[in-house]
Amino acid sequence: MKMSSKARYGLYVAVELAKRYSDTEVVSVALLAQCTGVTEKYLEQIIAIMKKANIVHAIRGASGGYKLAKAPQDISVGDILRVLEDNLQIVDCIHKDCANGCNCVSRNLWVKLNQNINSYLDTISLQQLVEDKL
Amino acid sequence: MKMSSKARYGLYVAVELAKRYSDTEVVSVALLAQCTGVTEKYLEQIIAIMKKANIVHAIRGASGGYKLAKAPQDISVGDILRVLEDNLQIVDCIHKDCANGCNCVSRNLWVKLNQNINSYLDTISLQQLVEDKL
DNA sequence: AATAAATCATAGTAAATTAGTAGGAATTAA
DNA sequence: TTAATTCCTACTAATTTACTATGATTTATT
Repeated sequence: MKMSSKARYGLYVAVELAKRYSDTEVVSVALLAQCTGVTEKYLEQIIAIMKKANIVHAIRGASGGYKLAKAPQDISVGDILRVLEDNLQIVDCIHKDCANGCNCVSRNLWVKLNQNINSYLDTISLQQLVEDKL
Repeated sequence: MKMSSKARYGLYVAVELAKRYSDTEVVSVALLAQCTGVTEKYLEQIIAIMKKANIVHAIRGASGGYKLAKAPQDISVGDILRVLEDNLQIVDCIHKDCANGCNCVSRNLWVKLNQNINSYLDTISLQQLVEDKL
């Protein structure tokens, strides 16, 4: 039940982009790598997922880079972690039917726990996180 | 961010023991394996952890077996999952200090999320789970 | 037009973790 | 004495995670 480093790093990136949020400026992977201590190549892969999910926008070419697709107050931590962490599903059977001997009182527990986690993470915006107002 | 099968199976075992809770009777691994669909040998290892954590008691020898150490209403799901799932810590830095470039606004998030998960799971007793009253 | 700075795409690999399997010793009721 | 059971621990196979590596594509700048 560990958060993957992929999801952690993705959140770090989002935090750095939130700190530098502006309509005009973008931030390069090189800088993000420096801030987060993660290699550029690995961050590229992680950011690609976030881009596909429309959390960040990219500008290609020289002096290109990334920026948040929306304002930090309009992106929740849940939005970010869900795309990087298999929809935050703590067990696979949550969205499958598990006829194969699945203990269904337990399944109900997983469903509720997942709702709990998601709704908590959805209450926290990137803005809040950056301002450390949890 | 998946719950391990170790923790899931352990909870299944606890549920089965709760269903059969009695002062006198014990349940063998053979039966638990049958109910849960997990091999006896693997369950033995999982139950050993639960025994060490004083969640179950064992009676050795012929006609021996396992029973819950306390009544189902006095054991929370959190009690069980914490011993099987590395204290339910979703990131390692929660109880370490992370001088090494750790982004601390994120760390605060993990701490809060962990509290959230733990306090939810602590509100649910095995009894409630068995009665499907979540 | 050339160059350099950047993103984009994808294949491969090493490390770590998880999920078991296996064999047999110790204990105890019948 | 036997059979049923828990206990102990070493090993292994499978999966997942966490990267590394290579190079193509795009675009601002000179």
